[in-house]
Amino acid sequence: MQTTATGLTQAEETATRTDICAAPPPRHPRPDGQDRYTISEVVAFTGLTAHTLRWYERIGLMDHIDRSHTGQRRYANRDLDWLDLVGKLRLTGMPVADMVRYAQLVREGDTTYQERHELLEATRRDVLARIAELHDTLAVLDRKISFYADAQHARGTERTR
Amino acid sequence: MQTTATGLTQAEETATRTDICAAPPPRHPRPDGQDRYTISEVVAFTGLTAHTLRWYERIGLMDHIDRSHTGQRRYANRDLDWLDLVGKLRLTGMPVADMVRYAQLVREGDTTYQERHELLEATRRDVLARIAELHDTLAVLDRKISFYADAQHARGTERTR
DNA sequence: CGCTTGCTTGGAGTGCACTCCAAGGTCATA
DNA sequence: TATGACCTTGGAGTGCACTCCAAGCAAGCG
Repeated sequence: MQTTATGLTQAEETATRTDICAAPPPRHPRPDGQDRYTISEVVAFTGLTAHTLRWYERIGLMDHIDRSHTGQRRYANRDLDWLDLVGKLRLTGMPVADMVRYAQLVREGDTTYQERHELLEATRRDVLARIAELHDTLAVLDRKISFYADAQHARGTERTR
Repeated sequence: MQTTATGLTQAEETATRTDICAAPPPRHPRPDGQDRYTISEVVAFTGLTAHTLRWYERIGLMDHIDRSHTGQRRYANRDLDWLDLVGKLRLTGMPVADMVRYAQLVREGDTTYQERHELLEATRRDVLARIAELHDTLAVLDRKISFYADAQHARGTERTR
């Protein structure tokens, strides 16, 4: 129980790939109490608002969260792992509805491995495409930036944007 | 007149930096008629809707576009260049309001070079950060994908997301 | 001339992803 | 035990970036 899809903790997952800047320490040090966090602890941990956390639950983007005897939410480490994944997927621009779809597949159990696999592959392709677009954009920015840097004291007469 | 900030055409700009995949041909071959395109030509060229093009003009994201003697819009090549830049900035997640700000700076003339330079530098930093985030996300995706690939026929018992 | 297609406008509507509210119950500390 | 910070709910509201609408003008063609 309580493993991620890869059986690694989030900290381990983060530390593994080190493309471009030497791996930063996991920037979400866990509250690490007794695996039953209040909503405000999760707010501090994730940077999401309490509103958003409740909303995620309502729309089925999260399982129903454990409750204390009086009905208050108590989040577990695996909920934090899930929120971490959701945060990453959000960065890719994936619509919330698609993430809900993925969450449903997870709830449906082992029979949906194939479909989950395909969904992740498609997302991966999207991410690669978006990275390529951003590199393209970066090239344009660099070009304009160097123009403005050059022009700082030698102002040309050309029409410039 | 009619040069971009760098004095290069869009095609030249696109072809210069070749990071990751060998430079594709400029994917927006210009209508290349007489530098006076109708709105529907620009729609075909940019992929934006006519609604959006008019809206961009209304909010000040574009200069007032030239009109025919009957009042219809006639876009020039430099408008297409501008739309190309806007499209790139949009990909970075820059809010429309910020792009409007940049457009205003351009209209205000040479005295705003410094500010434009800073705005572009800040955008550049954002893009780099976003690329780094996406690499991070890619690592997570690859990890999960390989899990699902492995598990395809040998289903483990662990709780999996 | 009539028809179709395309363009014009201001203003209203849409979809997404939150974001907040009111009214009330709970928890920790003095 | 009292006080104040925290948590609960359904439903309504917000901000962004479009997106569409109705009513009407204009151009090209048989």
